[in-house]
Amino acid sequence: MHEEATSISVPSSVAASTTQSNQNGTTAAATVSIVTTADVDLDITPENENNVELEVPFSSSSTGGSSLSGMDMGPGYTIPPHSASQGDLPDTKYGIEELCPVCGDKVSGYHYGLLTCESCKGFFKRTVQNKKVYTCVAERSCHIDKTQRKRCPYCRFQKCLEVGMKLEAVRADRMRGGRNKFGPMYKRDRARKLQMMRQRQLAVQTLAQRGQLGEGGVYNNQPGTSPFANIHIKQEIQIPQVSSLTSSPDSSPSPIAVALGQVSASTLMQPASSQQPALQIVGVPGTQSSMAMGGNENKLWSTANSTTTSPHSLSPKTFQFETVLPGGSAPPSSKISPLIRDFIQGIDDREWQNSLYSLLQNQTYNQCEVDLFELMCKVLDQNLFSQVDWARNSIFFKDLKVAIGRAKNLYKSYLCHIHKNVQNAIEPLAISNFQQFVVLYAPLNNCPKALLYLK
DNA sequence: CTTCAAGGCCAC
DNA sequence: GTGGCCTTGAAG
Repeated sequence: MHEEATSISVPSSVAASTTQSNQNGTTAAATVSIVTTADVDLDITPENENNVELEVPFSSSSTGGSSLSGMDMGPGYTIPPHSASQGDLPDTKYGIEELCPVCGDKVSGYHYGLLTCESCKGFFKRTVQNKKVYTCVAERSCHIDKTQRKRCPYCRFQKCLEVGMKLEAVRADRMRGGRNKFGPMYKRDRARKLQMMRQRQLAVQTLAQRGQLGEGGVYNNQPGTSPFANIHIKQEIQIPQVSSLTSSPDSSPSPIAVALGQVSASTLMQPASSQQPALQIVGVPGTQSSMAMGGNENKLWSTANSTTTSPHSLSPKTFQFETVLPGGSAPPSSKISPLIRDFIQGIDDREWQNSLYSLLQNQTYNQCEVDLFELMCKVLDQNLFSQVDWARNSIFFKDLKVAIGRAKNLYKSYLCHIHKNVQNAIEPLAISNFQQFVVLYAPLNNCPKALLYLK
C-alpha cells in the first residue's frame, strides 16, 4: 500500500524496537511486538531473535476517566452499569455492549478482523471488492460517526483501515460461508474481553470491599468507589494515533485501566488506533504495508488508492497540564498536578524520573484524560522495552541456552525493578505496599507468575 | 449438529 | 451507494 518509507505510530504495548517485520517474518532489524493478552510468553530464542514476540500482561493503553459505575470497557465497548453492579454478564451477543470503532454504531459481530457494525462491514466489503477509489473534498480528516459516515467514504475507508479492518479478509474469489484464518483471533479476542470484564468486576468488588473496610487509606471515604478513582487526575494529554496495521482485536485498553474504570466515556468512540502513546516507527517498503493486500491485483488497486493515508493521524499535538510543577527535574514549562509530581518524585531512580518527565514533556499526544495509574503503566511499558533491548543486546543473554530461562530472567528483572522503584511512590497514595498493587494487578492480567516472583 | 463470519440480495 | 437481512459453508 504505502511503498514509500512512512513514519507511523504504534502503541507502546504493541511494538517496540526499530522496525516491524513483514508477513514473512523477514526484517532487517530486531522486532519486539507485544501483544496484550493473558500470560507472559517470552519467546526469545536464538532462532527468532530478530522477531521476538512478547505476550505480556502489561499495557499502558489506558485512557482517561475513572467512572466505575458505567463499566467502560475501553474504546468502543461498554458494560451497562446495571449488569456490572450485579456481577452478571450483560445480555449481549458477546457479553459486552460494543460500539463500532469506525462509526460508533452497534456492532453486529466480527467483520474483516474486528468487531464492527453491519454498515461498515458492508461498506468495507464493497470498497475492497469493487476496488473503489474515493477522494476527500475536505482535508482528509473528516469526522466519522453514525450520522456522518456517509458523507466522506474516503475518510470512512481510511478509518476502517486505521482501526484495523483487514483487506485480506475480503475474499478475492468471493466464496461464501466458511471460516477464515482470523477465526482463532476472534475467539481469543472474545475470550479476552470476557476475561477482562470478569476481572474488572472482581477488581471493583475488591476495591469496594477495601473501601468499606477502611483499608483504602485516605481514599476510602466513598465506599464502593475505587481508590484509584479518587486519585484520578484529569489532565489533558494528547496521545498520538497509531497505524491501522498494528491494530487488531488485541489492541484493547489495558485491563488494569479497564478494571479500574479509567476508560472514560469520552474515549468510547475513539478507535483502537488512538488509544495510547506510541513509539515512532519508521516503516520500510514491504513491511507494514505488505500486510494489507494479497494478490498483485489488490496491490495495484492498493497502490492506486494509496493516497488515502490519513494525514491527520500523524499530526502532533501538545499536551497540557493543569498546574505548574515547582522546580525539580521537570522542565520549567511543564504543568503537572501534585499527585503526578509526588508520584514521580517518589521514584528513587533518577533515570526513571527523567524518562517520566520526558514522556510527559516530549511525546505528542491526542487529547484524552490521564491518571496516575496510566502514567505508571506507561513507565512500566517503557521500562520493559528497555529491559528487553538491554537484554537482547547483552552478549551474556545470548549465552543462555533455554529461551524460557531468558524470559524468566527478563520478567523477573522487570518485576524487581518495578518493585524497587514504584513501592515508595505508591505508598503515600493509599496502597500499603507494592504487593497489594501486584495482587490487584496480576489477577487482572491472568498473571500468577507476577505473584510468584514477588514472594 | 451449532456457530458465525463470509458474500449476496434488495428496498431505500 | 447504503445498510439491514438473508444465505452459505467451514470449523468446532
